[in-house]
Amino acid sequence: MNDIIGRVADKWTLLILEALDENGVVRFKELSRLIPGISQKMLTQTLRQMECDGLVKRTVYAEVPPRVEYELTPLGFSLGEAFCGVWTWAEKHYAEIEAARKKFARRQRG
Amino acid sequence: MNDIIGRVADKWTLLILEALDENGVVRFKELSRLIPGISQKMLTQTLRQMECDGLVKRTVYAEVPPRVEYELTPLGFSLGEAFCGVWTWAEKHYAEIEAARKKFARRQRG
DNA sequence: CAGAATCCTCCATGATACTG
DNA sequence: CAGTATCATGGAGGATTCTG
Repeated sequence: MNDIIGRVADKWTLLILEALDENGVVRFKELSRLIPGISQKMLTQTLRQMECDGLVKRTVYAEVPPRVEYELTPLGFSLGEAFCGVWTWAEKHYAEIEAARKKFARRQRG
Repeated sequence: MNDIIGRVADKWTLLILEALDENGVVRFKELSRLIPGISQKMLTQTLRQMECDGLVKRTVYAEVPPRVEYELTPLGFSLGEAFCGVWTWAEKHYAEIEAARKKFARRQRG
């Protein structure tokens, strides 16, 4: 159980989840463009993990040049909805956290 | 925004959040007992971060031996509620993920 | 008891090169 | 294009020691 949370609450996993949730069916290279800062290695690795966990469906087309498409499974979409609460929490309380940090910094110096 | 998620979706942060949410006001040493596997360093470090972000309130008593108590702020509790969806998701779909993993492993071998 | 400070290790990740 | 393979490294985190 704890390991499920650990895998699912991963930075890259969340970003991929978001990208697929918003864009539907996406090719590998397009994904890397949609997620600034991700390396090719982490994209591959995280996608494999998500596919393994049943969050992502991977479709390979026998073409030249190769084409591989990724999309969320129903399980993947349900995870997206579950995380929705956390996203909206972050947006809603962003300013509050900023303020807390500044207050904390002042307290450290004072 | 992205950094908020990154900090909040941290393994130790989540475990501390859960421990405080369930147990209310807790001393440092009791926390380390409530969270098996956490080192003294990570407990201190994560608590400081959470305090800095306004998720946790820290109270020091001028006693000998020292006593320090931790508890969630309203902001901390609200984060706990936001993550509730993810927890219940994990519980609800645990078996489904397990099955997907086994299926994936078979496919790899086959 | 509740930490701060130090050292050290290992692993996740990035960078690079290669391939079908 | 969509990867795999290999090497290098920075930093997260553990173990230990010390202190008010």
